[in-house]
Amino acid sequence: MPELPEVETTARGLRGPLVGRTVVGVTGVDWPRMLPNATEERLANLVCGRTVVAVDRRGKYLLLHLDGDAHLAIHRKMSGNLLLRRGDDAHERHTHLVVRFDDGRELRFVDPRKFGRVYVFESAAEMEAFLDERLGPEPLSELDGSVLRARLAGRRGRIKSLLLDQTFLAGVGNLYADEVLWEAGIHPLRSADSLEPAEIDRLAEAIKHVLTLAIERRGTSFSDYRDAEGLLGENQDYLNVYGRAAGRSRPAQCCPRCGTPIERLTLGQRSSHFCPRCQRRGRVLGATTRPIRPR
DNA sequence: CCACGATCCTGCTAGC
DNA sequence: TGCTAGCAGGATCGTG
Repeated sequence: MPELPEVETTARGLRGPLVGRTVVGVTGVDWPRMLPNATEERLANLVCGRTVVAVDRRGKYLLLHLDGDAHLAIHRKMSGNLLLRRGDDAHERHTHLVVRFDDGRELRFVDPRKFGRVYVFESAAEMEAFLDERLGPEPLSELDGSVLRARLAGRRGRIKSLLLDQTFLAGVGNLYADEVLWEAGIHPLRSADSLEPAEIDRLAEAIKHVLTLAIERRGTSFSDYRDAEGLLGENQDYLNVYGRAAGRSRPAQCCPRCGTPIERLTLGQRSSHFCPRCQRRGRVLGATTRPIRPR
């Protein structure tokens, strides 16, 4: 569920409260698979007594850096939420990890579908190697038109599949890929080698623009996503294509730019939403990137 | 390199 | 009301 804007929002929400706090306990691990490279005991031994020195994000991973070169990388996958609560607050269902801090607060990993994972590292270098193996460049700090053109050179796959490939570009998932392609006027099935340089430039700008706006709106709460305080984001009120195709008992909503009904297709077992007029296959759209407007 | 399917899980909803 | 099929924002692995 959470993509780059949601993880970034969570990181910002946790940074102030957690930096400088010391871990006093780790409990509640009821699902061993969520710790692929550790046990609750090893995790507790590594982090108890250590102080949080930074909260960061890389791709869709939330990073907790502790003193003594201990590090956690948390991936929420589809349904995970990281909630900061007081120790005496009511316990959420589907909580699979609780990290207690010296001010009485707790970081709770709540994840109904149990896809989420917490990775434990005993050095920054070890964590960097793990992340570098899995993640391409950061869209907001390492991407522009020329970087994207270079990365697309020689690639023949569908552009949306590439946007979803975390080793190609970090942080973009199904929802934002659809929104980005709509913004840039590019059909999700277009092959990478069919894109004109001007289209790639527009795509790079759309990626940064869509993600930046979504962060300002504190993420998209399409269904499960909550921030560190358990609050909803606002970006779901500004989606242009995602979730707007005809449903089983709902008519399609219209493209905010041209009024054409939004359509849906299946690509790699994921649904893709697009405007058949603004995002034509095999045709170059005139460059008119307009600001996203609320519905 | 690329496409596709299966897999890991639970909750929700549409439709019968 | 109850049941069931299908679907969900992710990532990995195996096959062709």
